[in-house]
Amino acid sequence: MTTVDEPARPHGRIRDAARTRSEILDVATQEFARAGYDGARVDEIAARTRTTKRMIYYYFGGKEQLFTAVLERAYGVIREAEQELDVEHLDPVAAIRRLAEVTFDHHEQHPDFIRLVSIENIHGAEHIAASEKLGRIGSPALDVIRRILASGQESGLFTADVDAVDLHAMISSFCFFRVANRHTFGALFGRDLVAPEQREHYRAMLGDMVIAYLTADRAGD
Amino acid sequence: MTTVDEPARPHGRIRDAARTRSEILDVATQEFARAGYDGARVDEIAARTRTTKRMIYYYFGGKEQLFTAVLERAYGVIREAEQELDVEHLDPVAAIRRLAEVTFDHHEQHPDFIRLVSIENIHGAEHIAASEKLGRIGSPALDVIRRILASGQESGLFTADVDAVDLHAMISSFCFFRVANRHTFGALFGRDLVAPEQREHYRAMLGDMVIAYLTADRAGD
DNA sequence: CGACTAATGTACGAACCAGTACGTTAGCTA
DNA sequence: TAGCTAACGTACTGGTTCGTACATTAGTCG
Repeated sequence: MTTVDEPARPHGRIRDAARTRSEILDVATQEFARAGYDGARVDEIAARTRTTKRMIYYYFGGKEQLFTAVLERAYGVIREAEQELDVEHLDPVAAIRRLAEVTFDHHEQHPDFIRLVSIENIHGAEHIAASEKLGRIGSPALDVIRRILASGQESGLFTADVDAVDLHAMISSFCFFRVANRHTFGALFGRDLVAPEQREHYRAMLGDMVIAYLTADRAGD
Repeated sequence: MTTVDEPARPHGRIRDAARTRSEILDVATQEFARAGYDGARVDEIAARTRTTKRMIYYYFGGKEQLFTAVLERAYGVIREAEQELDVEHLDPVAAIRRLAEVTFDHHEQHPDFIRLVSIENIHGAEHIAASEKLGRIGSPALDVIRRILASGQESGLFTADVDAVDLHAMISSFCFFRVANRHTFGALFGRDLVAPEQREHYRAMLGDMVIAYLTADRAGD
């Protein structure tokens, strides 16, 4: 049930602040992602850890701060993934396509993160705003995009004059929508955007779209 | 405060089932969009109508059914707007661009609807699934896309072999993301995707993207 | 090894909130 | 105009849920 299994001691508790804290965060991430901020139950989170509700308040102070901590860790994970991006040895077209694919994969593999972001937007990003760790944090991917874009535009390969933030938004929007709106889209149109057999199709579609946009013939402009 | 102002009668209530029902729906839409399903308060909805909580249960049965009714009406509005689409006299490229722009405008003008969709996705689209009015409802826009696409592909103008549902997803994803993730995106990257002065920029970007994708030179394939 | 503190558990309270029992009245209809 | 019913209001309840007061123990350091 819980995240880690350990040879349960018959009596006497084990003290490990770091692990307790991290276990609370694991379960809280699931619970908030499952039910939204207001739908999430502090008692439920406590029940699914091997500690008690008291510890949530001891370590985090309250539900609100717990949610903020969950967000901070979730954004940390994606930052780490982005820091491992290694695409700048590729030509600009291949590099952008690869970047889009990595973004695509990351969204697919972290639906809980997508849900947390949706939830945080419902609440006007107030937790991000209140967090010292998260304000204007940017993203390592942005720097990568900036450099690829510059190189592609310089060489004349990329005709679109788009900046890195907007291109990031374009790529993210497709990846995000596919995961976040999976349920309503499926219910209304009868198509599961996250069906495994459609995965390659949508992955290629995203790459095609971004490359087509960047390299389009703009004779008319 | 309430949606409609009327010369308040000093004593004695006015009876108008249709208006009471519709007023509840108006306020409920705002409240659910504001705070999410679990964050929304039935008492708060009641307080902001000129009727009482009793009436919400009288007309809708409960919070869950009220939310479903809110969704049904919201989807009805977008369907009506889509039915007024009149783009098939244009050439395929212009028609698709126009369709994208109309979609773009509709998303921008109905942020509450976007929020409701986000919320419904957090809850796995269970209300849509439970609704008789909303299951597999499709969308009038889809038929329009289907026809434009067929015409564009037949004439050889459109090189992408994409179907209407996927193209609809592509267009929607950009429009949706811009509105739905406005807050987190702004907080993290310092750019307001819905700033009025950026509106034309993003509207053009969407059109360029879709047209580039549809008409891309696919020599390599 | 004794004492101190960080870490943990238990039990409870107070507020909140969805839903309802019961009573009332407007307005139509015969 | 009597009476009937759809529409409405008031007041309450039972359960839930965040948060905390208080008690306890593990591990560490002098």
